[in-house]
Amino acid sequence: MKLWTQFFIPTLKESPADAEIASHKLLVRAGLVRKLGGGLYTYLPLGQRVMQKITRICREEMDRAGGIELWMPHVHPAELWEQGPRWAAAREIMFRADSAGDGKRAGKDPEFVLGPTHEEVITPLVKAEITSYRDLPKNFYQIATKFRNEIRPRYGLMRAREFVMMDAYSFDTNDDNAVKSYFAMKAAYESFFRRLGITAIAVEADTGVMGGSFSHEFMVPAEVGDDDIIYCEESGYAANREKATSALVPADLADAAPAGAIEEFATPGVVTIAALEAAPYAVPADRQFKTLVYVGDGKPFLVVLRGNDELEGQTGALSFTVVRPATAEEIEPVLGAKPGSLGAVRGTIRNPDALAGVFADHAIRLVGNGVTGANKDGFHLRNVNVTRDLAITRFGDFRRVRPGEPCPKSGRPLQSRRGIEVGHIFKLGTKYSDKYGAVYTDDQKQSHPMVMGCYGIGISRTLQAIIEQSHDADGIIWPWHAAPFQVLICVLDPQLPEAMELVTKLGHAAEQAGAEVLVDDRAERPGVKFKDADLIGLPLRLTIGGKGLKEGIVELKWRTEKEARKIPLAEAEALIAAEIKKAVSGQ
RNA sequence: CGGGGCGUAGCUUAGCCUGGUAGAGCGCCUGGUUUGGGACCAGGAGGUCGCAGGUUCGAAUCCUGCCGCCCCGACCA
Repeated sequence: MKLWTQFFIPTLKESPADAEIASHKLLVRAGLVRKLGGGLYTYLPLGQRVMQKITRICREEMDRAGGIELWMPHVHPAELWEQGPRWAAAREIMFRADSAGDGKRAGKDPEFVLGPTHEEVITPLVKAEITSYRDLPKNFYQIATKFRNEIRPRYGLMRAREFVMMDAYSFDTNDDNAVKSYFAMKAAYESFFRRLGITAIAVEADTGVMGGSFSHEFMVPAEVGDDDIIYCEESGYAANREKATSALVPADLADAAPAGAIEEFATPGVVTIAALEAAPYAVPADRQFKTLVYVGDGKPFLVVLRGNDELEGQTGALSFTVVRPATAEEIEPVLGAKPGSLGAVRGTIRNPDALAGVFADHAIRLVGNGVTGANKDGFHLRNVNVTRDLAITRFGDFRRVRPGEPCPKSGRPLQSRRGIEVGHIFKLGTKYSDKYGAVYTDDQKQSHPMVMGCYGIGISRTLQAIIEQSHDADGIIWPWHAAPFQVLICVLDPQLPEAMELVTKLGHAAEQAGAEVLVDDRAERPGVKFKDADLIGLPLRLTIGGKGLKEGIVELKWRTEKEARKIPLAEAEALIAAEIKKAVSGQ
């Protein structure tokens, strides 16, 4: 039992000016966190208790799924990352920890970095320590602070520079076993979120800079989420928009036959899809080939889309580490024209050998014969045929899927909604084990790279996602197992000895039944206490007041319910215990 | 890093355009009256007006630079 007056719960009547979304406001108003700087937060006692709840459940689920807990340093030698496969991409978000003292010894390159994640630490460890198939599989995890210099921290704990994450790394002898490890973790994640009392759905996701073969994100549906989820209720298909595909292009679509010889025509001043759609050219956007130039790891490449399609995010399907749009200065020497007149027609590209490839979205096959830039300023080509004329290295999914397009599984229209990414699992393959030489010897004395998976849960982000998903106009509504305390005893007259005696009695009964109890013993008016009770949102509230004592009752009220129940003092202990036991066991 | 907005007491803010004693509400302290959904009265403490320079007799207010924060975009758990 904890007395409010001997604890520290600084609640606020007004929302801080820098909080935009409900969960962020409530985090601060309910006294869970305070901001130190952009993306940096102190967890106040109440917030810290929730963190411990989430952490404990996470640990239990990881252990149950065969995870082995360890602890890795947060300060990493930069050299370790330099040897890894993604130094170039990762250093953008890594804090440097160069040297101590006045910084005069600091070099141009960091000596140390703060760990944003730990593949670069765990893989060399496993390489050194595990060499036999007899010691596999293994799945190591830790629950620890991560550091990422997010370009734009946002929404409180939602995207912070310093945050708490559970990160796990699995090592298997072969692909089949790695898939088993992957799905064991997926099940553990589902159990974790279910126990916390929030809805998190697994969606197919892009592997991004992490690399690897496939991946799922766990999304908490919320309007304020950073991600778009594309889903189909009928088939259960769900994917991050970056990864989503649709059945827009029928599997049996025949290649279009050429419509005639390519003709060049003058389009002075026309540098946009829209301008080409307008008179006098009148070429609909979906009859145009759009040619985009990007630079992947220093080498330019082309992406060809329909004129009315958009490139989706980065090009996770391609195996570049760092991708950025090409500048006009880079484009002209390679293609022969400025942006606006570009195309991928064979023979028109000035320096095709400079290109790392020409990647085309499947949907351009729907165009069949269309119009594209001539790689000659002020000119376009018509009757360009996909198969005959375009110099395509390979096809892929590069376009952004739009809601309403047919589901790849059911063919029904896809829907879209926003979500908060609270967890991510990747089947990595051998990207890191190859790089660091993490190999084992099998029973035939053969050496093989270990097949890895990696897994993350944003613990601190989950805290906020719970609030975002579970609150009302008055405050937070904690699910039982995430709550900092489960029971709040509101003593309206703490100066009455008989009131405090009853608090002790009921408090013990509640604790015996498995609840943690907070007692509001402040000398405040009832209104203040009730407002704060709703704000901090503990699941069960017991109200003890002078009036009730005279009547011989206490009040029991669930945060989720509107009305309080009056229960006779004689039955109070037993009834409270019964209610709590129900809640502990999951209603 | 591009675009937009904002920095005044612990919190929410007025004042800035049009330069002239820095104001309110909440919170805090003291006393009193109250006490079942953010009470009232009286008194009180608390402010380098983000920082630095400039213009001016005089700057929270005008100008310049810097810093910080928030929002939108590209990235992430």
